[in-house]
Amino acid sequence: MSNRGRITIREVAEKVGVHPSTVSRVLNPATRGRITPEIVAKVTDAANELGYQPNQAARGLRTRRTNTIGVLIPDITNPLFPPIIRGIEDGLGTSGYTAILGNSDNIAARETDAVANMRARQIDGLILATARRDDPLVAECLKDGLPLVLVNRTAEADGVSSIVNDDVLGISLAVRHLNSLGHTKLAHIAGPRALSTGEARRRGFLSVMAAEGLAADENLVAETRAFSEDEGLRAAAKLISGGKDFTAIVAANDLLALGAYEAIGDAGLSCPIDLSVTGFNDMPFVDRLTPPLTTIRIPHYELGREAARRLVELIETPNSPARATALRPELIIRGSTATVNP
Amino acid sequence: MSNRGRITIREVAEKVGVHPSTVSRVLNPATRGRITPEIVAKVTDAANELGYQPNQAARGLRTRRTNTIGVLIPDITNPLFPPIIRGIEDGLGTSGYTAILGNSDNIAARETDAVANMRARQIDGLILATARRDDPLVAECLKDGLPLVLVNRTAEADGVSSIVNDDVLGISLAVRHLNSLGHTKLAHIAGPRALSTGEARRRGFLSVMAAEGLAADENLVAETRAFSEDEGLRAAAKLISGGKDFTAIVAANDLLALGAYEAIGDAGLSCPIDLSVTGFNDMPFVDRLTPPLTTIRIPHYELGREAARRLVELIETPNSPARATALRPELIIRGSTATVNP
DNA sequence: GGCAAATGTGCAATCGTTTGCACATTTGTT
DNA sequence: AACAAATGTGCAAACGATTGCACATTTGCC
Repeated sequence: MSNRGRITIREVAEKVGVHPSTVSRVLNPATRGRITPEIVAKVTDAANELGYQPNQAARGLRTRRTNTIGVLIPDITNPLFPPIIRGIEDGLGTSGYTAILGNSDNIAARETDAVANMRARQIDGLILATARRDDPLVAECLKDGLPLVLVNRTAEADGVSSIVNDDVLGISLAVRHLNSLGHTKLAHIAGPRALSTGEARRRGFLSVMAAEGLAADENLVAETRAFSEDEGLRAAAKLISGGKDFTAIVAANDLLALGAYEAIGDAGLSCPIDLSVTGFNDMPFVDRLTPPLTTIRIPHYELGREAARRLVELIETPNSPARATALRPELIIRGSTATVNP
Repeated sequence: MSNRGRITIREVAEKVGVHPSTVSRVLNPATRGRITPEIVAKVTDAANELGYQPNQAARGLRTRRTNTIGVLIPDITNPLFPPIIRGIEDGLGTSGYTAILGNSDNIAARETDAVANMRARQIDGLILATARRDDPLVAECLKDGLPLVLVNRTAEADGVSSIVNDDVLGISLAVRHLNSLGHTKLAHIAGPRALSTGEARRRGFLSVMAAEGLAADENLVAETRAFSEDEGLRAAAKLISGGKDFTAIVAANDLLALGAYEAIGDAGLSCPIDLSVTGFNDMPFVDRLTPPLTTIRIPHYELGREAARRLVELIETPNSPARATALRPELIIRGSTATVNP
């Protein structure tokens, strides 16, 4: 009658006429084999009939496991993250784990708070999508032995597991695509260097240019402080007014590319006639823009799914080694890139 | 040493030289007043020093409260939902509650499963964004006295709290806007009637047309089975080939409007020259379409925030009455509507 | 100064499960 | 047939916090 009418293991035991511990063993697949099949049948029947649901709080108290994991992201309204979240949920699948979600808005103090709160809830593991390259929070979790997987962004810490996109490959797809269209003078709108994505794409750009035998002019790399449309506009405007010659822009992110669109229009130019542009992410609806954006599709859903699987592995097999995984992105050719205008 | 090195109330008590129950009372704001200020100070100091964090599982077991709520939505990758989720999180704010999230993909069996799972985790309340007008799950939660708030969609059940958009007002904004542009013959692409949003917008369309003195032709209401682009395309194509005369389409949702865009193009017509179109939702990026979509902006974030506040109220003041709240949407005029073409 | 009331703290039971241990009972071995 | 091993189930003690009750001690009052 207590517990909002919920059935306890004791009531199931009474109904069958066995001891509560027997019911517990029947309901736990690992110990079920130790009980007589006949009793197993009676207990499972009774449990179903009464609608028994184990109380996770009690179980968690006893086992020190809550079957709950924490997921911390910058902001769910950024279209990058919903597919990751969804992938995490699906990757958790039937493992019995449930996720609690937190948004940090990229504010360090909110990250710390959110993780403290999650840890007070005894989460069994944590997925962080907020990592900076040098992140004290990552170091702390690692030190405390909390199973941890970084997703989307990674950090420069020893022994951390991560699932990220292969940014160098992505940039190389963009550069080689533009090169195949005759572009040889490329500019790059780089993301924040404190984030692994910004840094990796920036370095990838320079190294791939060199590998392709193209002149990689550091003056044609424009820095930004955030992956935002405003910053993209600012950076692209600076490139255009800089006087340096280039025929295409490789943006480190779709939003930066959108800003570039605007700067191109502001300068009285046209994409792709005067300047080709590539993005990075393949956000929803960028296929609907004018022109539709050529971009690098990151497998966000798969990133999330793999992160969840990896975390479950980390939780359930204590000494599994940390691994850094990079998933392969894909070039999506649309209307924002065209053969170079002679 | 146990509990992954986490400090228990007992250790704090020992350090100060008081009984664990005293520590508990100090740490609970409601009972703190019963303890001598001097001891309060010593205990709080010791707790901070040791980095004490209460074990939520133990607390939840004893108090039957987990400070956790469930949130069930159809699909996080639908851009409608992230702002709602974010609003819920922010609405929970400092109340101490945390949300666990589930996706149902609009599949009834997955809804049932997810809610069962959440209830096994002893959630204190539930926010449902998945409600159908006649929803057994809603009835069940109500019957069991589980604090429940419906958001976005509502259900036809007595005594259920809900926070939804004022759909009739939204439709009326669209219809009156079109009418002011000279349109008198309007078609409606309606959403699924099993959903409160589909039904309310459909009914709103018919009643507002009548109220404006316009002929509301039932043949100019096209039904759909889902709020999807495909269904919008199908419905709009049918309207266009139906031979009935109309100059504007009021779509029950932005995705349906996108489908209409496609059907209009397929028919060799142009929006807004030949046909004006209005959407509903103001999804991200519909301002970037060609033409930019005139639509009704739903305050999704506020919907979520109010739902969370309402739920906390329901949980914490047991006999608070159920209320159905409708928030006011806003007309966003863009390029998909123009004066009627004579 | 003596008694009643108020105040502050400790005691111990409790929440619902899990699990090491003990004890019957059955099975196998010689 | 006697004893050892294997098997299946019950017992009871945890897990860590909360809270009704009881008991000291202090305070207030006449």
